[in-house]
Amino acid sequence: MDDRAKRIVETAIELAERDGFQAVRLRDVAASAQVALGTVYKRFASKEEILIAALEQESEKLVTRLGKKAVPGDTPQERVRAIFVAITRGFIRRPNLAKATARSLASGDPNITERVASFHALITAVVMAAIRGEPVVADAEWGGDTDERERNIASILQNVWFASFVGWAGGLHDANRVLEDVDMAAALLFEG
Amino acid sequence: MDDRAKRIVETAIELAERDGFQAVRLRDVAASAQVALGTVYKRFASKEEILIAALEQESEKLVTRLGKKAVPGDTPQERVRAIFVAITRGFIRRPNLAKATARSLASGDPNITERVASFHALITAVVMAAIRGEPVVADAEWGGDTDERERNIASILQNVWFASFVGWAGGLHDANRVLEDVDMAAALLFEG
DNA sequence: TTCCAAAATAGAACACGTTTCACTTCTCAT
DNA sequence: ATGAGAAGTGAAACGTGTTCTATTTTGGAA
Repeated sequence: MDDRAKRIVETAIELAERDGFQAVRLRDVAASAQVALGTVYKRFASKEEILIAALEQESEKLVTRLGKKAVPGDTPQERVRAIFVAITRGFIRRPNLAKATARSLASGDPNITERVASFHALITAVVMAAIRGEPVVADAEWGGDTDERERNIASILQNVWFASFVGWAGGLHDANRVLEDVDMAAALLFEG
Repeated sequence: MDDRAKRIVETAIELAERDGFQAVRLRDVAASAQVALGTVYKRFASKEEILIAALEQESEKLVTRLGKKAVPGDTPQERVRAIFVAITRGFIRRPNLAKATARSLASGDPNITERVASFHALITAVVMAAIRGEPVVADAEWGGDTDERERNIASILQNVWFASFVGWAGGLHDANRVLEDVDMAAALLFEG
């Protein structure tokens, strides 16, 4: 990502964090990033794409932070809880930004399909690492040595988290509920 | 819902079904429903609200249809599979409409929060009924006699379905994957 | 029947995402 | 150093969701 693109994303993050999705007006982004509107569109296909880039950047930071020390907890269930607490906290620390990115994630914009898939895959990979008690690494290779059942559980938990996160972003419930939902699912999935 | 509102929703459904969310242009909706644009906005706060109304109408029909006969299957898991097959088929029969409503469901528009919550509650209730092998009824009362564990499983399955459905709507994967995800979750949740 | 308040209408106007265009400024191979 | 093409710029313009206004129609109370 070149200089201008970085400025654009940085500015979008600031605006989203301050006042949410609708406050990320591309004319303002361009002005604030000291770039012409056309330049914004030379870098990004749409507003949603800018916010997904922001999400990717924040996710990367989050995963880096998570990788700093081992996921605490003696059982898969405890580690899953710990990792989702960390992920969810990481997002809701800046609620408006989180809601804006949630909106983009769920928008269905075809431009960003692959990146949305990558995000889901990233969360699933992090959860799998937590289940196994392995360190969380950003660029994990998931070869043939993955246990099918663990992968399935991770995928389910990721789906539950995502649905509940989107629910939080839409005002359906508060952030604790997101963790409760994931916890409940983990409890039921790991008891068997 | 008065006459005009019905025509508006009906028109929106037709347009969404034919060409998707972006084809539901409110000027066209108004013209086609033989109503002024201002009248559309007297009835509905936003485009998303119209599509949610469409979703509610379709959901109602779906639940009515589901209630016609008992959910087939001898075990909770089989019945859950059957009910999600029916729900998912019901939606993807008209893919563009389904995607348009999925987009509204996940939009985070504060205007529609309660209705989104109702939709989730409806699906959860239907799933609970299927788990218990009870008839699916539209206006079920969920009093104190509900089993906590069943309710939790239904809620998890609903979340998994929703996340995967939104994924389908966003082009992440095809419709079969939605059923596979739910199946997988049901298998793991019911084995314990 | 007459009258009035509520509802509906036509259409202009506004905001913002997105596209387009004519022009200027880089960049770098020759 | 120079010239061509790539990249950037500023501004206009377009589409569509949303709002606003002035006018007309409607439906029920008197």
